[in-house]
Amino acid sequence: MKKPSPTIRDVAAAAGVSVATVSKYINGAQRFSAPVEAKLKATIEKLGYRSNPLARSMITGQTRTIGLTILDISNPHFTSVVKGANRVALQHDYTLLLVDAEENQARERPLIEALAQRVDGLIVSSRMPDEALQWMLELNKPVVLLRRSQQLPIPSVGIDNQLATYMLAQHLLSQGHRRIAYLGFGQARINDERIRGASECLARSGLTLEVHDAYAPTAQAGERACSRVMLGQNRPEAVICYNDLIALGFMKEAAALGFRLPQDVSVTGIDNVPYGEYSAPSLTTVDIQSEKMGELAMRKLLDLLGGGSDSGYATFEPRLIVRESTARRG
Amino acid sequence: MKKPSPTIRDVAAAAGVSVATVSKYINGAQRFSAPVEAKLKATIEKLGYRSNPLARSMITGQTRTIGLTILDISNPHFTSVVKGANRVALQHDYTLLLVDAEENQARERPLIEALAQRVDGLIVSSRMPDEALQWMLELNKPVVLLRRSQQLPIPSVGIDNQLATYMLAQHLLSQGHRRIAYLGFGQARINDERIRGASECLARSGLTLEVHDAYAPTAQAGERACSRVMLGQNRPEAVICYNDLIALGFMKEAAALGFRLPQDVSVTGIDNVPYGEYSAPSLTTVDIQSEKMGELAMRKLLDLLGGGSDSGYATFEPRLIVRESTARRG
DNA sequence: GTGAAAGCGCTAACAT
DNA sequence: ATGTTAGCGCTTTCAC
Repeated sequence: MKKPSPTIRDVAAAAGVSVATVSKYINGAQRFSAPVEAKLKATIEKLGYRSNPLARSMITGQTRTIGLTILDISNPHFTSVVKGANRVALQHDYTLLLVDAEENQARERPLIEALAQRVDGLIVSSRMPDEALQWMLELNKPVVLLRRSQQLPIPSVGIDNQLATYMLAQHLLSQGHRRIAYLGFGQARINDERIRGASECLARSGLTLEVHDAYAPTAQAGERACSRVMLGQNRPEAVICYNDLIALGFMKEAAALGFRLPQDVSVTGIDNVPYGEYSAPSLTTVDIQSEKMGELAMRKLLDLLGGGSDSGYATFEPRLIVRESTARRG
Repeated sequence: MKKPSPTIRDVAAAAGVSVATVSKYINGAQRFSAPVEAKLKATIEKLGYRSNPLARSMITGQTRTIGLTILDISNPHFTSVVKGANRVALQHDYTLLLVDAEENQARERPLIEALAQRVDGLIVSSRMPDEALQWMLELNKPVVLLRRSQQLPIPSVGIDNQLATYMLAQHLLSQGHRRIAYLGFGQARINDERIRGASECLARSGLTLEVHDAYAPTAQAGERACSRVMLGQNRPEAVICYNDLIALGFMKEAAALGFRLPQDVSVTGIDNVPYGEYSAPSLTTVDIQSEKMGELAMRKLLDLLGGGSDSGYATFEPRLIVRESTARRG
């Protein structure tokens, strides 16, 4: 059943050359005399020899694998990140070692530490505070963070969160809305930035942002939070949600509660997930180029691996996508 | 910068024992005298020693890694599969080596062959015909297929596709529809089964299924196909789509073309992706338990790795989910 | 309970 | 252009 695979030594013996020659041949390290090359090619073919990547890695210290840890693959934002990262990795003959931490903070660190030993570099999305990320520097492996790291010298990619919500607030103000609420996700590191952006924009018009929390970055959480926001005191005319999933859930529940969308309440998300286009009403959101983020993160990492130097924090420009979930007041 | 990690020899030397003892200690292979155990624990801690998984793998022949190749991570069905597989893998201390082949058939085989060398086993989703899957048997690694394999002795998990579309057709018939179309994806291996299920159901009422093709399993493809289906001759009263994404796109475009949904046309998908709940109208579909599929595939594979024997083809029961995209005729 | 020694399959000097 | 040799970091007999 389990016939042992031929080793480089088997090939060498069968072809009547040394193992070094075989090694050089499969690595295309040099040119060979015609007879040797032909013989080698034939024997490798005949034996069905495939070089053992583990043994090679042990010597070269390269695994041609990149570790990618994300918070939740079900979130279309992360799905896109993975997609982008995978594409670039494949182009450069790297493979992804994926870990979905399932929003479980406790697991993250051990998981990443174990992962670090099996890869050439890591792309990490984490909810841990910057201070708790110190240990990543001791991984001895290049890391690219999927969010801005303020204090740590770790290259990272992200978007300008403050600008994103500023844009949304501006858009809603221009539609005549005054009572604007934010339905956030306090656990996210970037939640504060998003609050700040919207708050600042409203402040310029002498208005205040009413802040709520959804406790999870999911559609279910958005549904659950809806009645609390819409049927509490001081009902908002417009709601900026932490992300598209929360917004989608919020809209569904709002409709179920009898509100007309967007007449009774305007709703926005952030991320521009593909399904915002197909919701009822279609979702006004901010595109953050998730897939490009994945691509860039991978490119930065490969650059680091190739001896490039830390390229710092890269940021994508957020772009407002206006659809049907926001409308003029009244 | 790049201080070399301590090896097992460093630990042995520092602790004044042999490498064999250290090896046994980290593998918890036996009991030790108190002083040795204490010394070892202290030294490992002090040196920050971590066993090198590559070196270990080379000897044991186990990588504790499972290769997972899918057709497109952007498709929520596959996202869920990955989610489920990842969860079970993590529970058993395995990690996923993920490859998104991006619906590119040509890449698949070399990608999988390369992957096979770096993992203990594989879970594969492929569009290649069964006959072209022969080589997988020569991988010398256990494989679980994410669809039924009729001819090959490869364990697999999937759903009863014929039943799924039979159910949908039955549902539409019971609503009084007579002109029913199928908007499929001919490249998929399972497309024929789905056609057969619906056809058979209609045949019992003396009706014929009109078959169209969307040429891709995506929402965009669904949009593109819509006018062809709806504005050609013999306009259907109901459309069964190959999957939810196509259905979502189809519905959006149908609305854009001026059709009222579901009054003018009933639409169904298959997969029960999370976003079918948030579309307008919400999508009638068939739940195929994508996440459970991923979990089961992984469980089967781990079972195989643990010496279990080929458990054949496992199938999930499809379940009809009726929402608002289908309604009585008229 | 602990250690010495023989590799796992391969690459990387360094010969020739 | 090809061969010899010395390991990479670890596990695994098999002694003691």
